[in-house]
Amino acid sequence: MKIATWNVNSLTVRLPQVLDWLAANPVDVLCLQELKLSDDKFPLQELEAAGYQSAVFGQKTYNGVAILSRTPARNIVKNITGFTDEQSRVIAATLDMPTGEVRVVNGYFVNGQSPGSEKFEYKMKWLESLRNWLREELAEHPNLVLLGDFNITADDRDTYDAEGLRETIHHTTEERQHFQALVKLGLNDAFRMFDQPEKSYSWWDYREMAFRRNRGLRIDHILVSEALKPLVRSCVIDKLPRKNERPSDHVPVVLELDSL
DNA sequence: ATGACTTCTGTGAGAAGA
Repeated sequence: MKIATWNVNSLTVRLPQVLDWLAANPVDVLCLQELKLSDDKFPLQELEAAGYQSAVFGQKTYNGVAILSRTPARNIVKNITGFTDEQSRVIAATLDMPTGEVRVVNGYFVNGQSPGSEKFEYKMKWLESLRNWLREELAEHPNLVLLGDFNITADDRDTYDAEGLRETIHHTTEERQHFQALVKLGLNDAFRMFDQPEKSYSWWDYREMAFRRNRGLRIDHILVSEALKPLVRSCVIDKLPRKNERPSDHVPVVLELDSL
């Protein structure tokens, strides 16, 4: 089975590109972030016509996440249990596959603006709450995938300028410690389980021809639990949609699992 | 270089993203 993540930066603008991508990449599950629309504006019918059901946690203007799947999602949880949040950033669901079930946790992690800001403090509290909740989710669901826009580079390989951007947002020691704390829960960075091209990124700024110059960051991640780790067949970044007209600044990351 | 580009709201110009 295949599970993918894509920050679409407005589903209103990007729906045609999402439908095109799904036609070319008929994954079992597609997790979206930054819908930037309320639930009543979500294009349920269009996606259903493409063969996908949707579990949606929208928000007007900002944030918003959804899980699209070929089979029904059940046991849907919105946001981090035990953490009060005005912003729609997490949706989790269980998907039944022919040989078992998988728990999918889709997150649009806090950006954090800059170290020391109030938004950075919110990011730190959000990450700690996420970890504490995931510990419980993992105990209940051994087959778990955590994926989405983490807004964190895991290490220096994930940035086009490790020296110049050291300790700036997405690159701070504190953020990377949070990432490693998630790994320590038994969540493996699927992308790094394989040899990958150097300078592989999932996001490029719209400005300064950043994509053409490959000045990007790898901040969209797929982490798999210990039980799923032996089943991971591949994890790849699909850069193609960044060449579209009016592209999202992020591109999809796709995980392939055996037997599920 | 407190920029650059894109989205949102709402119909201006500013906020937010990363």
